[in-house]
Amino acid sequence: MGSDIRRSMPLFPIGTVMQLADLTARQIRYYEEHGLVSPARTEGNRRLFSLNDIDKLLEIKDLLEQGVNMAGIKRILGDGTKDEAEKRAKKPDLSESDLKKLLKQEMMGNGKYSKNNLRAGDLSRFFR
DNA sequence: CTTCTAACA
DNA sequence: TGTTAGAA
Repeated sequence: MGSDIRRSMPLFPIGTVMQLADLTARQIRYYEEHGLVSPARTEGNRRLFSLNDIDKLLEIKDLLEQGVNMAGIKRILGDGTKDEAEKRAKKPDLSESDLKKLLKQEMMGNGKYSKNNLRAGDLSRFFR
């Protein structure tokens, strides 16, 4: 598990997470309030999410789409922290290779005159 | 301009 | 949950 530090390395601001996980800032902050995710804080008190957090957010979104409420999500994610049994029903989400591919697309100016997703500053944290 | 907190709709 | 206010 040496690459675990990469997954727990805080790197994205909430705006990036919103786009990647397809959630609103309100939702993301709300889930944090409920202890579902634990983003780090930057000097200016801004949240920095790790790949692990995004992964969890993606699970939450999945559960939400399945009609699960906060109580249910807390139960599943809260109780299944070390229990893979409950999590086995989840769909595959962002793997490190998927992320790498996705990130490369973003930084290459994916598509047209992209308004854009990621700023250079976000990605620079990957290559430190 | 982006994000933060808190509070109201 | 959306959305707003004002601040950083």
